[in-house]
Amino acid sequence: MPKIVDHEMRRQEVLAATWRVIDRVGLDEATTRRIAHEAGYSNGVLAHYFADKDDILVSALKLAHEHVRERMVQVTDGVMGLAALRAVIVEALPLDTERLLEARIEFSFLGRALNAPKLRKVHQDELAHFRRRLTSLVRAARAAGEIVTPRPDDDVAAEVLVLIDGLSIQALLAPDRITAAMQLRMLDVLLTRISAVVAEASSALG
Amino acid sequence: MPKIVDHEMRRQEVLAATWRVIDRVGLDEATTRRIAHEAGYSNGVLAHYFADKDDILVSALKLAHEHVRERMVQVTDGVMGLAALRAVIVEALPLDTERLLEARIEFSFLGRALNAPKLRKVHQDELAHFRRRLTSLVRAARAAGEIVTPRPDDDVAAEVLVLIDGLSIQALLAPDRITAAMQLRMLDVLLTRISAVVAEASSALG
Amino acid sequence: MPKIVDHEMRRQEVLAATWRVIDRVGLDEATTRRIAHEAGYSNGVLAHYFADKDDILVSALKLAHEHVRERMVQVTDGVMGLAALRAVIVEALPLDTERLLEARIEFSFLGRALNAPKLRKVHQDELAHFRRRLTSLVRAARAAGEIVTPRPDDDVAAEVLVLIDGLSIQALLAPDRITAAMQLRMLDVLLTRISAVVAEASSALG
Amino acid sequence: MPKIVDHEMRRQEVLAATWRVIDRVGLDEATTRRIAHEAGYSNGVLAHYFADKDDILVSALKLAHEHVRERMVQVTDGVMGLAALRAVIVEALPLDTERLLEARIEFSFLGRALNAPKLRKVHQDELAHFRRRLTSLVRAARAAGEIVTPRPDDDVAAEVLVLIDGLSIQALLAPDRITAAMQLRMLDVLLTRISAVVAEASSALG
DNA sequence: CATGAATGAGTGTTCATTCAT
DNA sequence: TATGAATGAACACTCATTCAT
Repeated sequence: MPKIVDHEMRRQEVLAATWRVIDRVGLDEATTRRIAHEAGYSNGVLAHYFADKDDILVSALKLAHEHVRERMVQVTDGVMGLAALRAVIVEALPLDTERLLEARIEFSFLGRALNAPKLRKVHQDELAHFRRRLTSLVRAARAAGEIVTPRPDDDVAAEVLVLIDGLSIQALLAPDRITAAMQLRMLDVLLTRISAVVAEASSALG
Repeated sequence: MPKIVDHEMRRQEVLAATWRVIDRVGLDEATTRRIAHEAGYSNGVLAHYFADKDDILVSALKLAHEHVRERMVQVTDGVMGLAALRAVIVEALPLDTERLLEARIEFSFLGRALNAPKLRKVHQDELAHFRRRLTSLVRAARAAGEIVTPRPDDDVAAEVLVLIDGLSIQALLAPDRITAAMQLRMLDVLLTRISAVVAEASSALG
Repeated sequence: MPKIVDHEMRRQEVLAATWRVIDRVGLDEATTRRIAHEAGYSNGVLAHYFADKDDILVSALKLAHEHVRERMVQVTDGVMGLAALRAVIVEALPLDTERLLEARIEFSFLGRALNAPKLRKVHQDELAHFRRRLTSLVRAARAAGEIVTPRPDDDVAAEVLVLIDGLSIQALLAPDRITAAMQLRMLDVLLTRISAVVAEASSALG
Repeated sequence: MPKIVDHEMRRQEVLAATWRVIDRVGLDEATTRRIAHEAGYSNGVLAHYFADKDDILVSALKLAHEHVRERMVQVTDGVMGLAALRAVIVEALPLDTERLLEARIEFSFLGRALNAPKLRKVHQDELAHFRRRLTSLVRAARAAGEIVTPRPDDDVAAEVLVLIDGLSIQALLAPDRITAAMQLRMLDVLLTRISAVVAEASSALG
């Protein structure tokens, strides 16, 4: 009997190596050779587990998304309403080194995705999924009476997305200024605003 | 010194071509040959005006920044206080196709900048400069009594930066959702909040 | 020695698979992996039965030759003289799909054989063997009074070889024009010429 | 002013190098690197003159065909009838080292062409062109009363093609046996047969 | 100054081969 | 014996860069 390897496990190994390489040298220098060696294999091994480099990169990006999704599912277990919404957002913010790495990966891919249909679709699909999740959480919180803003749930979700992406970029470029504390402060400004009757009343726009 | 003028003009031509190429095919496919031909020259001409490809890219990015800066100077001519702050922010938002192009360029570079010291420095320098400008505008508006939030001017500037970057990314990925109108709405939510006593009072955080 | 039988049988299986692969995708795309999978085995199995890829190819070519030889032995059983000569030639002509396949295999190898000593030797050995067989058949037909041409038996054999190869190539490139009927017609032109006194007399050359 | 090279000339240089490489090591070992170095250039130079390797190979094959065509035009200048037909055929036979090289090239490509549509088309187009030329020459010779065979001009052309290909292959595999003299002898057997009334009469088939 | 020919390192990918299981 | 994982050299091709003209 030959040595049987768990294909999925090997893929994960390679994708983890891909992350490390992108983190260390950037997406443009992430050659298949480097990825293979980072994973501890020769360059030829990649062909067993991935169709081509594109497959590796797309898979690596999707894996990042899956990690975030899983964490979001975990942190909302048993939590409801505004607290669940907040917990989900917190998981998407670059509050610690692990999540900062995810943000690095994400934004390394973003520039390339702007002109690469496949990658772009991955980004957009994830964005759509995340927006639906947020909208659903907003709706639930509103049903529980914790959100009172007159603005549509959709718009609130959009505001959240803008906050997350904005904070991620700023944290990547100016980590000293955009601390975890400041990120949470801005998040809570947003949450307070949509949940407070008085605040909303005064910020209503024509 | 007519030679110098020509020289600088030629650089501008090449950089404009660089923009068009990046917009059309993306930063990864922006080869020196393509840039040269897009500019209407042979590939060899680049060596006369730029040290190397990196020089071209860095210069192109800086040029984008200069364009934005110039527009900001223009729109604040004769305008003061909160109106000046708003005018500057508006120039940084991807409200029309021209500014969306700038955002495309900017974020095409961002991913690469994460692991390219030179580009990273350009981004950070521009960010620092923009933050100073914003902080200064906030301070002026506060002096004029138009901003009353107790939060530090710095933090307000940070919030603005987060809004701009967040909106830019969302507009690039979901242009149908993040319309110009919605961007302005979110901007005004922010401005109203920092300028309204009542709103601030209720959104104050521990 | 049942093991030996199995061993030989397995080789035959692989070689048959090799034929099918060459027929389907050509010699250049005939990878060891494809051959192994076509044979229903994993790629590693080949090492048990063949020294290397070259061994597989050489063996496949030899097998093709053996097939033809066997058919020639069969069709000449109980046949003599000119009829035997004709029967042998007929077996070498691409008159039906099976023999066309053999011609495909043969000429797929030929181009490579021109610069591959091992393959070249296989081709030349087979050619020499076939020429001896033809010469022998010509001699026998002459002894039986069925061949009267004054030209040496060797030359007649050479003419036959030229006809067979020429027809094979033309049939491969222009199957619509070089039908089985036309091949037989050309064959019989040749046979009539070498067997007819009058024809020879008039075609004698200075 | 830059160094201006004659593109067509450079292409010819590279194609000549391609021939030499194929002649020396065979089509399978004819790598782009080897071809470039044989031509006296670095590997990268090929990109200036050829789209890809396929372009090089197809061009090399076509060049071989052009050479033969040109020679055929030259040798038929001022020659008519059967003599013109014979002269054209002579140019297609591997009578000397130069023409043997052409035959090597031709048959190196043939095996690959069997499963490579592009190359196959080149072969077939050339074959069709050559057949038309031969048919036309046969018709002219017949009009001049030099060909009297009752067989259609088409069939005669086909016979010629079979002879040429058959002789080429045999000359490549057994150069010692298929001498130039023997080739010419076989050619003249064919020509005598189609031009001689008596011979035809006796070789007529049911 | 401008050209474009030429370079050669580097890329993703393929594949015959080896070998532990 | 049979597997298929792993190797690493080789491939065609790309591209920033150099440089003679």
